[in-house]
Amino acid sequence: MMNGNGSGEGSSTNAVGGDVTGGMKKGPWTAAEDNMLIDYVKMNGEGNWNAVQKNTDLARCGKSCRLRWANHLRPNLKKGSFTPEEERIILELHSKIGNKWARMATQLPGRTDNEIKNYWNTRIKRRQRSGLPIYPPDIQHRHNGFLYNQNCQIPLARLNETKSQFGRGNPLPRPLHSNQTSLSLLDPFPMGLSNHQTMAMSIPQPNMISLQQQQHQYQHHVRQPPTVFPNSEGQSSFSRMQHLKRLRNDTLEYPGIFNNNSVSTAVPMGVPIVRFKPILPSGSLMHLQRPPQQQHQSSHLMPMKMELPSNQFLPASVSNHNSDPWIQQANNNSGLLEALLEDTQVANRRVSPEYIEPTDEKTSEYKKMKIEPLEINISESEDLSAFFDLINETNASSSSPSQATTSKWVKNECGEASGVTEEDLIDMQQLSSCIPKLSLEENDPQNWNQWDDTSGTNGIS
DNA sequence: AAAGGGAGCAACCGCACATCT
DNA sequence: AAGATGTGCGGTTGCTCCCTT
Repeated sequence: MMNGNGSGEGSSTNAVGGDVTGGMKKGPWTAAEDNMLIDYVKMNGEGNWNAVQKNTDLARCGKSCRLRWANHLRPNLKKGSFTPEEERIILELHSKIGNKWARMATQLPGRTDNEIKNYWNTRIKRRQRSGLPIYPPDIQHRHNGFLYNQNCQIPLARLNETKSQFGRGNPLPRPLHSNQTSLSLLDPFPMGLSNHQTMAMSIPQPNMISLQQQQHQYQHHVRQPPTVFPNSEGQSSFSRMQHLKRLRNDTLEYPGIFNNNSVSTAVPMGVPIVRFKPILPSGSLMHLQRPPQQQHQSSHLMPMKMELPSNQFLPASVSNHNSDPWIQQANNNSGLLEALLEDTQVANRRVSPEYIEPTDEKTSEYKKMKIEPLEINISESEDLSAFFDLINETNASSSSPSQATTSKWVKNECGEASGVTEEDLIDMQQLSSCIPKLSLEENDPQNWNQWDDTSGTNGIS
């Protein structure tokens, strides 16, 4: 594939040697080609890569030139294997932002997205083959419930596609089944959900976390923290606080959302309706709702496909034997729907309680709902650790974290204040009070070293 | 020494987005 | 507004090297 080998019609030899197909050479770059490209960039600067082929004898397409320059010829490129510190950064970043190689590369001077991607892919293969978790325990536990999984990624393009389809108040494909029973996503085994389903909602895939770790989580009833997804747009702390403010203030109406006969104007399947309480009681941040008429139709509250899409699976009892057409539909859904679920998990939705109080058996009372994405956006340059420090302090003291800790989190990377008000801080404190304390042992770098000590191989070869 | 297989790496491909015309 | 062009990104492929048998 890559080399072309001149097997295509019209192969010939170009000015610098090598095989040419369709007028463009493919395959490995020669030193002569590199020199030509370097000279061109020196003269004309980066960019306008398609002009390279026009203005030089280089028979390479613009994309190829850009890639060669960016990955190999550009100055200040760091070659050689990744240092332990770089590896650590990659792990942290991947746990936060997933397969965003280019964004990771911006945090690793001298490293290219391609390098990071190759590193990650080989690492993933190695660890999965060994049956080892991808992330070290401290990262694993810190981000429990919303770690990115190599096999659970959806392309950003699909996310965007989903957003463009459903993100502007367009009619959504199917109604949310709700229930008067409130389910806390923070409860390890919410009422009405099997343990398996619960775990599927909140923890990564088995190929990502070792079975032992999952068992550990089962046995110790680890509570999952509220979803705190990083934002792909890298919003500032100020933006985060704007989101927090909107938890209180905003209204976004979804008319006809629980209309009995309508499947055209509703929240997509699987989207949890979140009842946000101004004063957050510990451990009950989110509540799933299902209309009363659904309660008797299925032993399952709703088609729970809350985990990240792709490679996802439902328990056999759900996926194979459930007669609920919604669930069957869910099992046969397209990748787009899975992407939608991912999207909606990233952007947790809330419903103002005053709009979802079911007053009778009919669903017309749901006709007016307020739904607002509950997003806490953390850019890759803003370390989540500060936020988790805040959580720890809150839990440790059983009271509000200090203003210093809080301010640490809301400051931007330049250390400047982000226009955060006292009101914002209160919001943060309320949020942090809902998140369980992190084990210091799990954050011990020594544990990390131990974790990464793969038997037979020392992590990176 | 030769063959087989895995790891690492470089490069291509397809898609999406932004900008230009 | 629509098409063309340029650029960036993530996924994938296939070659080369090296180790093991």
